Amino acid sequence: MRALPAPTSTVVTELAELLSGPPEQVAPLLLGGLLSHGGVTVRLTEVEAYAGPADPGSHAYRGRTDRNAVMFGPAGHLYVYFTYGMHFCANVVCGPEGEPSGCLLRAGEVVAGIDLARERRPRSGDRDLARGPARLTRALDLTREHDGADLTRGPVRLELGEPVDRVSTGPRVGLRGAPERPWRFWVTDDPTVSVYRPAKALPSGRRAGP
DNA sequence: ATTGAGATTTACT
DNA sequence: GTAAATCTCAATG
Repeated sequence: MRALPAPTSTVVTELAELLSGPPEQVAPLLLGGLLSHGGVTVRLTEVEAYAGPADPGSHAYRGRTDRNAVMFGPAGHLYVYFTYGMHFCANVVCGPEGEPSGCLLRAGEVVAGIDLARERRPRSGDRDLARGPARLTRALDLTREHDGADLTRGPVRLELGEPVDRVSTGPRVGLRGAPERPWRFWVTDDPTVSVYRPAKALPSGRRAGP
């Protein structure tokens, strides 16, 4: 890959400024945005906000660790973590520096490099190539190597797009302990939005409640 | 369409 | 040890 020309300062300033707001305000701005890496570009269709040290659903809730250190840094960088023993998930760090917030990138539509994305995910139909947080990182070839990447300088690039027409919100996916906040945001009626089941009930014998 | 098991790191009780 | 910001495969309605 060739070196890209330095981004113009207006673009960089604008992006950093937009991302330094609270994550639940940044999240809808990310919808329709373009994320590029490894020859593939994805148009973001679904994100989730995780807010600062006060959010029990956030990886930053219990303080800084080796894994989540990037969330404590400046906005506009990528936080990539490894989970369930096999998957990577990516967040855009947002909020003011020192306040660990981020937006989990849950799904997108591949708009460039679709052949590469198909090679990385041979069993997926095109709609499913980046439909889900771990699928999205696989399609874009993002790993812990890219943890901390500056989104204004590549190799991982983010460009905000036109605001999308309709945005829907709902509870976040996969959390069990956290109070529900309607901090999942997606492009209304977009077919590439993930449709994952909610978090499983407790282990056999017990039930989560009525 | 929906269900359940399995894969196996990181962080915490 | 257990649960987690998950996904794939196989079996089933």
